[in-house]
Amino acid sequence: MTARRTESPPQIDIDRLFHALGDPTRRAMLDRLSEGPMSVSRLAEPLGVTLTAVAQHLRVLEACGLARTEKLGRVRTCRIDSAGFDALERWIRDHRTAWERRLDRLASFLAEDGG
Amino acid sequence: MTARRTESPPQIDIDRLFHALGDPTRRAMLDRLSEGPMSVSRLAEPLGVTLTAVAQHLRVLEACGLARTEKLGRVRTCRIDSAGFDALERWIRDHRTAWERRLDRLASFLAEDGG
DNA sequence: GAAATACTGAAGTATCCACTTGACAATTAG
DNA sequence: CTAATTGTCAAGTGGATACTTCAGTATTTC
Repeated sequence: MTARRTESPPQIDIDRLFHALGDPTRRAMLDRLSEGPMSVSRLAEPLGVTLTAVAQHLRVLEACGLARTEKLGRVRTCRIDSAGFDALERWIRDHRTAWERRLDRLASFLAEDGG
Repeated sequence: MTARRTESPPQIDIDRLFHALGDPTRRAMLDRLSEGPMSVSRLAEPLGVTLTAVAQHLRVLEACGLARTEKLGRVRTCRIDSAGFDALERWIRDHRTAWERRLDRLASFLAEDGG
C-alpha cells in the first residue's frame, strides 16, 4: 500500500519549517540574509549553486515564513522573515515543557520508592 | 555534474537534527516518549506504521541525540535524550541574536538617512 | 532598438527517504 | 521443548527533492 502518512491537513507548518531548516544551503541563505536584505543573484553568489536553485530554495523559505521577497523592477529583494523563527521558538517552548514534565515524573517516581 | 553539496564533515549535527524533527512520525514518537520510557512495540502502537519503520526512525532519533535506547533481554527501552533538544536551543539562541543584529542594523540605517 | 542584467519556467536526473514485506534471531512463557 | 513475544536484517518500491540545463520574459542601459 505504500502508506507514508501525509494525510493530515492540520499542522503543516512546523513540518515545512523543520524541513526547510534541514537543508544546509537554505540555512546558509538565511545566515547571509541576516547581514541584510539583498537581491537573489547577490544571495546566490557564495552558494555554489545556480540561480534557479536559489530561487527554488527561496520559495521554500517563503512558504514557511522564514523569508520574504518582493520584486521591484527586475530585481527581487530578499529578507528574513521572523514569523517562521517565532513559530520555531513557540514549538520549542511548548515541547520543552513536555520534556520537563517527563523529568519531573521520573524524579517523583524515584523519590516515592527508594529503588 | 549533479552537485548536491554533501561534502562538509564539520557541522553535521544540526542538519541531522532538523531533518529528524521534520518528520511527523518521529515527532509523534518524541511526544509519546515524553510520557515516559517505553518499549519499541508500545511506542509503535498508535503510530500506524510497522515495527520496522519505528525501529528505523529510532535510529535516526538516536543519531542526533533526541532519543536513547537500551536493550535488556528481548525488550528495547526507549527514552528521550535532551542532548538533541539542547543543541536545537543553542542553535536558535545563536541565530536569534543574528536576527536581532540585522534588525538593529536596519533600524540604524533608517535612522541615519530619513528614507 | 540592441545588448546586458536579473530573474522565471519547464523538464529531466540522481539521490534520498519513509515505508513495506518477509525471513530470521533472541528471549521468555507454558 | 514448543509457542509466543520482541525485535532485527536485507532488499525493494514509490514518491519527494535538490539539483541541473536550456529557453524564455521583463527591465535597464547604451
